[in-house]
Amino acid sequence: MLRLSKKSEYALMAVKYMALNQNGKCITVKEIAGIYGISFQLLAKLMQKLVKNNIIISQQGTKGGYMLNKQTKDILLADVISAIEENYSLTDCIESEDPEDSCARANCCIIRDPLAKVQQKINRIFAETTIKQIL
Amino acid sequence: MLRLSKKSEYALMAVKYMALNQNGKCITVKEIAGIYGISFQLLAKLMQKLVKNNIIISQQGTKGGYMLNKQTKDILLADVISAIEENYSLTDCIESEDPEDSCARANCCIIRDPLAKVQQKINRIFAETTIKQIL
DNA sequence: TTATATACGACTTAATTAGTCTTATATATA
DNA sequence: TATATATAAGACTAATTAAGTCGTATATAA
Ligand code: SF4
Ligand code: SF4
Repeated sequence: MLRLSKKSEYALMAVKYMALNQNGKCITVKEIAGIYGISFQLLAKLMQKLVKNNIIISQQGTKGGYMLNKQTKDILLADVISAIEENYSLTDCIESEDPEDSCARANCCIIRDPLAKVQQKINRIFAETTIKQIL
Repeated sequence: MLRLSKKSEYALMAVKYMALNQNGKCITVKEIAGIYGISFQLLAKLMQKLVKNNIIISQQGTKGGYMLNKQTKDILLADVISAIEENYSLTDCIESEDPEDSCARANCCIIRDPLAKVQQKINRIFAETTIKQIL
């Protein structure tokens, strides 16, 4: 269906929200989750993934929360999405080191290479769009 | 996860197979399903969708089967995929006449418009690729 | 020491995708 | 005209993935 997961949407919202509202101070999960009606626990774990991908940094404890770790011009759409989605590819075989391992049809498949090229074009779109551009 | 459905893959395989192997004669579901290890019943229904979208034409009965209804340069990737997927959009709100009807967050969402622009770029990729180009 | 915040694995539920079953209809050909 | 072969199509089931929840641990400012 080519859908982005809700998780990716939430993460994008959070990153954009932080870009617009952090002014040297931390922003909490509670705040973002409250504003957009996102499950607190779910968003919390997405934020943790963003931390692991160096997109944001966390501060635990009272007055804690999150802050962006980069300038908005240096955060790509691809960064945020790939931090959340394990692999966002059109097919099972793409991005797999051994295609035959990921798909039983890999050896007889006539659309594998064409779709891989389409994938590259899509990747380019995500890699050419920065958070700054979508503020 | 941004995956194309297996159904779309099967339909694409079938269209490409027909383009390569039909020489004025019909090609049956059985033949295609057999070669690529696709469920017969499943592929049969995909073919029916392709018929409804005027991509192929069907011939019932003995010696029946399917034939392409257009030249390969006139069949777009977008045609095949949209024939199979009800709507292939990044988010629930895109392609919905009333966004608020499709998503409760539509009024407070800050990523709707940016993602709609990304969608347009992706649509362009699918609309610029023809079956002829992937033979 | 307490209140507030993130960290994170395990688990459950909901939704979607993929595949199957069944019956009907069309048609070439013997 | 009977038969074998092919598509047409709705209802149903199984498998997979996505979305959300629960519980517990850890960090830290005040
Ligand atoms: S090899 Fe072909 S069938 Fe298998 S995942 Fe890749 S594109 Fe799909
Ligand atoms: S309005 Fe926002 S949250 Fe809702 S589907 Fe569209 S992008 Fe996603």
